[in-house]
Amino acid sequence: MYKDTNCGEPRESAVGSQITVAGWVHRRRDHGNLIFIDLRDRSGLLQIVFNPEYSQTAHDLAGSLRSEWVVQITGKVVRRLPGAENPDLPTGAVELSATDLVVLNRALTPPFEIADDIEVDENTRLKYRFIDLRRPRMQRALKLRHEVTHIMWDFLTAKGFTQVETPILIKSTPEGARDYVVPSRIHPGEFYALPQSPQQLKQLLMVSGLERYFQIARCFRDEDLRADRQPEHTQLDFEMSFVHQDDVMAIVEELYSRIVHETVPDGTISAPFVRLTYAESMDRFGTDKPDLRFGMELSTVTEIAARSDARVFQSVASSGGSIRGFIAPGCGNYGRRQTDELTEFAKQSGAQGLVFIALDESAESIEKLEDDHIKSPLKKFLSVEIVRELATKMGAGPGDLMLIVAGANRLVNTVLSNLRNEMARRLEFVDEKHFAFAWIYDFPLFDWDEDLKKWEPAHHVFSSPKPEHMQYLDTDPGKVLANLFDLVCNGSEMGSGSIRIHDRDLQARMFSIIGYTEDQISERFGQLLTAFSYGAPPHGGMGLGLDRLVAILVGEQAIREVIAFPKTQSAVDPLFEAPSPITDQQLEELHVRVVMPRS
RNA sequence: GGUCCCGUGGUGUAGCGGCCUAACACGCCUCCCUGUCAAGGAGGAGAUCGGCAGUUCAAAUCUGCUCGGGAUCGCCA
Repeated sequence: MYKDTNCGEPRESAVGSQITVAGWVHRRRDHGNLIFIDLRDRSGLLQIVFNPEYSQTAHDLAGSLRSEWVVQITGKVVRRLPGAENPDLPTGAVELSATDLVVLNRALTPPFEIADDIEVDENTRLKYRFIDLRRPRMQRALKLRHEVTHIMWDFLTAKGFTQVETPILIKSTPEGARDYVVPSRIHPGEFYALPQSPQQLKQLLMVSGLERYFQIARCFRDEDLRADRQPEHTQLDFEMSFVHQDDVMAIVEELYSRIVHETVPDGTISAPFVRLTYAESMDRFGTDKPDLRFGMELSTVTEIAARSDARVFQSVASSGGSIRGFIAPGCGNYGRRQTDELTEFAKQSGAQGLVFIALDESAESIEKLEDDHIKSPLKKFLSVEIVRELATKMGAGPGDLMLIVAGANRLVNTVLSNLRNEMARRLEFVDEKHFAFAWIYDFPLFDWDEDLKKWEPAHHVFSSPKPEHMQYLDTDPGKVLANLFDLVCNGSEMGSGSIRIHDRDLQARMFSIIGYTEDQISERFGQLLTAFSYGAPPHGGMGLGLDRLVAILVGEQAIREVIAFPKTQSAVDPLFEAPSPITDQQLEELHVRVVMPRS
């Protein structure tokens, strides 16, 4: 070994011992006859002193050290001079008085500083990711990520789960997200696909009698990227046989509680996890992934607003849309600039506009609300009576700001749920150390696709309908709820699960409801249906996003921050410069011809 | 596919028609310095302002296109 001690380890108890450390020169402070080095390794920082009285040669060499050089240093741990301790450093009571210095490798000046508080262009960071990852914050994220998967392995192993690796080269199924595709050399004109999830494979493992399977699985989707979406992401994929929905939830609840407690000791968690039906979540929050760390729940005021003289309200109500809103408490004094910002924000989410009604705090109560107390761009269309009714319905009081959006149901929900999160951010309602986990369940089995004029599976085709809704399967598919549930936390979807269909005929019926022909069914799902004919147990499971979980635990918005080598928004890896063209010879071997798009 | 924001020495920013021969901080280089820890002091090097085209007597600054990064809607079973 090049070292017998890690930089972050020495404490007062080590004073007097001779140690050898190795690491990177974090900073050098050269006082001429006395040189200080902060030496960094994965464990932290240790101050090294080069004093010519102890070693002239080491001191001479130390003068030439530069940032990020890799060095090995031997010396004696000494107590720092009184008053020279550094309380900000865990090793701050001691320092290493160097007797030997070996330069293991020199380094170019890094393109950016190795520090947590830097703000460097992300492309530069990714291009030099190997340096970016030297930052303590990044190391913390990677280590925490490891800790999380370690807990998952431990926990699930103890619960009788078996980890199975499923193939990365599988068959393309054109529904859902776009597949990443790999050409076959051996079979000209044929392609593998990278899995979007090991869904069918794990269901087959249930038929195989494994009963409890899990995998930290890489999943691939060729869709546009976002802060929380990468072309490849990792999920905890698991499946269990002979279970009901509650059994699946219970396992996850125990596991995730443990993960939070062990990785974020000062974090708080809502236990048991909140449970909301999909319908209730949409009604109260306008989204199926509500942030439950704060209130500001939505109200529906279509009927009241439609009785006002405002034409926007009347026309939306008569065309079957909805008028909904929520209260921003204490924001009745918002000025033009603030309301403009919010309007702009709402428009970004697709709203035509945003209606404000501010109630002056001088009003004694809603009952005693006077015309003077009301401020709104729509004021001349709103009678005091209507405003009183609205305020009562929405729960507004003097000094509050009512935010109202009118439009198509879905749009109104999108806008208001985004706006609700934005207001919480502005009003600092968000507790960063609280993890508000919730189960959203009773999702509909199908969504109506207006463009294609057909039913689409709300999550995926393998989820089972609730038994009591089976009767509507053919007559009114939109009415059928599924044994389908999402785990959400702080406004993010953490994963999705369901009790699957294990009956061959029912699964085949599902495929035909969403419009697959017999040929398509046997071509794409033949193996699953066949397997179901050979004794498939009732089963269910989940896919839980690891990247998002770790991001939430470390308080990052973008999952790029918790992925060692992520891609940019255009799906490029700036470090390796992937994707890239391949040689003509490779193309020929793969029987692939490239047709560039006309520009 | 759409919308919005950003692009100036190595890094982060300022400048937003002529005062720019581009400013500041950090970093870098040289020298000085025995107690610093974002060390300090003195001096120095380094950018033609993402690219192209245009408007103008004059462009980092205005316009168009384009490239790159980010956010977001669509999309993501």
